[in-house]
Amino acid sequence: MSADAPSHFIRNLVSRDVAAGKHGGLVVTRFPPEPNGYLHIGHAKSICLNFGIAKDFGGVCHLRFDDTNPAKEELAYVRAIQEDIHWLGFEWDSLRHASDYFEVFYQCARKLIEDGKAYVCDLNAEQVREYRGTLTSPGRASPWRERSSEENLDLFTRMREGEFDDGRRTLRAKIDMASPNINLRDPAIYRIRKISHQNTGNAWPIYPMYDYAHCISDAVEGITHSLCTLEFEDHRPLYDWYLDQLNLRSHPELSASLTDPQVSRPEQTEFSRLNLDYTVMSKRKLVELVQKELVEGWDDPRMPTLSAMRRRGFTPESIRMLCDRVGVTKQVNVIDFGVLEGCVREDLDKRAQRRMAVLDPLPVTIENLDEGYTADIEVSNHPQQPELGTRTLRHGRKIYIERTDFEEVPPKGFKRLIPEGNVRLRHIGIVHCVGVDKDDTGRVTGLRVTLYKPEDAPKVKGTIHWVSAEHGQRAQVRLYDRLFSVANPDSGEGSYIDHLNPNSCQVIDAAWVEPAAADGVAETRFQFERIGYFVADRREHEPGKPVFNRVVSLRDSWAKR
RNA sequence: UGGGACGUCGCCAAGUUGGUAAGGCACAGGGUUUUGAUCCCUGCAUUCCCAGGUUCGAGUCCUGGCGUCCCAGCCA
Repeated sequence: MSADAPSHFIRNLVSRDVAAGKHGGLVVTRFPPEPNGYLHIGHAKSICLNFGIAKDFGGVCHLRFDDTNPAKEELAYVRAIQEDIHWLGFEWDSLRHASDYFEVFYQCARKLIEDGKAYVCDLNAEQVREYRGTLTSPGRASPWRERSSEENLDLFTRMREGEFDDGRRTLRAKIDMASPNINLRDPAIYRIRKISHQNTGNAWPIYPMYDYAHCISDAVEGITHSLCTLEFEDHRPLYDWYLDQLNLRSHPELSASLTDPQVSRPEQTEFSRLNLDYTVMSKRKLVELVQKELVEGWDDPRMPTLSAMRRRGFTPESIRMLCDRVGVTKQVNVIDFGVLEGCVREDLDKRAQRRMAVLDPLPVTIENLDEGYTADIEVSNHPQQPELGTRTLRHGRKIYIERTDFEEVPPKGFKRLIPEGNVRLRHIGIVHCVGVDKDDTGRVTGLRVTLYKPEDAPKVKGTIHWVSAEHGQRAQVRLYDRLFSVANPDSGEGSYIDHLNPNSCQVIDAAWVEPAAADGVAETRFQFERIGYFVADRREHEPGKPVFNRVVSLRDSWAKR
């Protein structure tokens, strides 16, 4: 186990199992996404947990697509999911699909029927609902519950042959219609769906249900620790019931269709999912945001999906740091958005090279420099990390500074430029403001300053950034903010959509950046000094047409006042 | 008394067989600083959902309450 791996109840449990020689001392986990949407930050927690546990105990972790419902699943999603996992920094030991085991599921179902543990039910969906009872009252037995094994086998075979229409019949487990756990009231095992499957085409007119397929998939892959989220706690008795009835290890014929099954008796353990405030995490809602075009797609930088966070400029390290930081427990939790922001700031502060950019340019003329004057300044790319090298900063008589760095009537404590005041221009030196130019409306249109000789320069409190008017490049900069304007968009009255933050994306078309920023390749991250961390947009940034996304602002104890 | 789970600082979260409340984030002060950034110090739960009980001693054990979340798809 790696030394810095945070300890938590699942790690402790696995550790005890290994020490006790359970599962032959093996650790095999899996990350089992359904390919019906993009992965989000919540999945990252599960990915870090499953791959992390395997790695730390010398085990393996599979990526398994839980593709048992072709009505909702698409190949495009399976590709995106693989890309996101790789980007996050993980590699699966083998790639699986639940659909690889369709024949095993089928053989297992026949055994259940032969053993009198499953039956074909002719009730329709609505009738099943009526027979199921309620949370506080028991259900009633289906009229088809006592069919003979022979009849069930015949009917199930014909279901598999495609003889019946969609929804006409189901195969159900025969457990207990009076169970206080609704999952045990004769749950469906197979339903009829004549839909083409992205992996198996039209080979199957029937598809297995999650509870049934998942535990068998785990067992047949040799999974030792099946980790999932809290909402499956109630399903664990069913998970165990199927595996106990089937006893796959004593019945190798059931998995004979597989070349090298490593049959285990897995155990499910549940943990709480990751929730972040100011966003939504349910796949249904994320799909809705995309389909209703409330965002610009799955990778819109405001989305909590991994591909969006990548585009926004988050690093894989920062996301893994968040997962470490929030821990693994069974407590329902909502993490402050600020924790995520803190993680990227910490990571990017360490590694992002510094550049200068001006978002709202105010022209400044340095009057005691000649027309055509040019200076080259060699500056460090990172104040604390000289190994990140240097670059040359060029400027002449005219530069741009940030409009907010000048105030005619400064508030108390203002450390930047004021009329007749002094300020340091980062890397250039100290200047004195000698003139303020305005238009008819009184708006400041430019400043005139003079540069002190280093030996004559007075002490100043403030340093401001700038970009050379002659050498800088125009850039588009997008300032992103949280997608929703309330901490919990799901609570309270109305739809979560009513709480979308109208100011979640501000596009600045006429920002200025120094050449050494504009020239970076897409996905290069910089700190624009005194502003924040930015990334060259993965899709739209190109040399000569720079486009930057703000990952996160710098902490600003001045703005906070 | 439908079933399942969870309740330790504003948000997370450690708390081994009962021995006298880790840490992170946030926040508040102070220092360094050619980024009002970073970094560095300091402070931040006499108290563990509540009430009883056992004990020399309880967040940890017992009893009884209270609160929150999940479950009635032929979704996962």
